[in-house]
Amino acid sequence: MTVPSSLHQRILADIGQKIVSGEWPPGHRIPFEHELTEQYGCSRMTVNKALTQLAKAGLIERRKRSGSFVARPRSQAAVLEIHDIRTEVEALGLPYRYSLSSLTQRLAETPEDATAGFSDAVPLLDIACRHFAGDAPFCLEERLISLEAVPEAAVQSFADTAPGAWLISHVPWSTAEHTIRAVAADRATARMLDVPPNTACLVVERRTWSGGLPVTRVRLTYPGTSHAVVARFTPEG
Amino acid sequence: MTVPSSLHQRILADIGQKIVSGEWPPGHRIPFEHELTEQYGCSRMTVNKALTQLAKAGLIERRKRSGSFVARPRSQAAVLEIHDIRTEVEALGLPYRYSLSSLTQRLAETPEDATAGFSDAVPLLDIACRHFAGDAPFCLEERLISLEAVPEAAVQSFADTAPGAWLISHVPWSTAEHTIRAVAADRATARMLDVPPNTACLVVERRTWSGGLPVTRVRLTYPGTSHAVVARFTPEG
DNA sequence: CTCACCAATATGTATATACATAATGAAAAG
DNA sequence: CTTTTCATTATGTATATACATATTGGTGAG
Repeated sequence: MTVPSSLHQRILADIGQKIVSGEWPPGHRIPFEHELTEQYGCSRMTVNKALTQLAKAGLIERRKRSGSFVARPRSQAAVLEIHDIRTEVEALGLPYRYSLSSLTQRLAETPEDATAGFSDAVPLLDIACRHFAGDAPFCLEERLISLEAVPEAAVQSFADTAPGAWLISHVPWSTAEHTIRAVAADRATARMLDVPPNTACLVVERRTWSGGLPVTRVRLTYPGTSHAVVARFTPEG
Repeated sequence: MTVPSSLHQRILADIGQKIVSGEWPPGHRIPFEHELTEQYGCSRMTVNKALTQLAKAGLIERRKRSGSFVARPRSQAAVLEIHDIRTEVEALGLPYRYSLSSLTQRLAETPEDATAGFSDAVPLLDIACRHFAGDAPFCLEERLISLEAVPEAAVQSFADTAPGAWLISHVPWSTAEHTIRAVAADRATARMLDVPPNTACLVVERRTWSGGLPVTRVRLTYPGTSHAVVARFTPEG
């Protein structure tokens, strides 16, 4: 969190904060430029600079004559193209099925929890579930959700909705860190994914923050060469 | 390549082009704002907008009283944090060694060449080499370089300098696409990496373009769990 | 000769203004 | 009742101007 040194940066940070915190949900109309002009006691060029930047970052969407609106979160896919798993499976023309394996509520305490970014004694949701493409397991998901950051998650059963999909529509924006590596499937993982032990698997670990607070850590294990992560970027953005 | 609809976008594209093409090498001084103002017959605010954007994209560096300069390319690491391999190895406190395995010049013709983005009959440099950490192979590199995009590469021996390091200092900026997957090492790969066959390996494939032209396709194979790719991003950028 | 100070300079930010453009909603014409 | 037209409105781009800020290079006091 850098201290905004200039006015347009402060406006940008203020509005960004409201969006990230969920105070202004997706679809919410941002005040018009002339309203912000009045609110901050500055010229239109200054608020325009802030809003233009927010639009380029994908946080807001601007429409002439209508105003500016909080953008629907496009998941982290926009930057690191990891799609929502349902979308991904359906893009392959296969029927998608989701299945919850376990869900427990506990306090952060293990060294792994600390590595994941959760401070000691933070209440956590510990979830294991699977995503299927047709009859075959497509991906194993092991997820921790901080109930400090997302208290509403405590009352969700996640029996029918995958936690990823639910979070995407409840945490509009965040900082994200991806770690991707290859591992040989251990006995338990192999059984869950229905592949021989020692099969090469792609493990994608994603940690996300919202407003400086860690929100969730998810480990996605994809069997064999069935999956690739693609990231594309251009200087212009 | 989108057609610049506004003046500041055209200025941005013009300068970006000069940098990407290498016409303005790293360290080269961009014309002062007042010079560009004159050249384009516009106000300083307009050129300032273009230069500010170029600076945020990391293409140029701005210094008060001195002017603006073409930035030293920081590799793609800035966005997808894949470091230069030498740096990566040395960060582990291990001695780095590079070794060229094969280098041939040929024309693009195989379906794989086409998949990599190289049109038929484009002259290519086909390179295989290895990066060592201490005595152990750290990573296997298989690279194609388009001699159409980088003709200077034809006279390089790459006996002592890894093609990646050489390219980074000769192609300042580009669009890049990363594909990351897990594979089991085949017999040949296993031998090159000095690991048992079927070891899970992380394969990072990177394709880069410069001014719309494909420049290089590199496949980096890391053995076992020795390596992870980390990508981090924040909305602000 | 050294150091403190100052003027010149290029970028950084902000203002007031102007006209262009796209989309909305309502009034007018068929 | 439908379609066309038009004024309204919010954003998009650009200008001329102003002052702030950081840095370079030189100048003068000690």
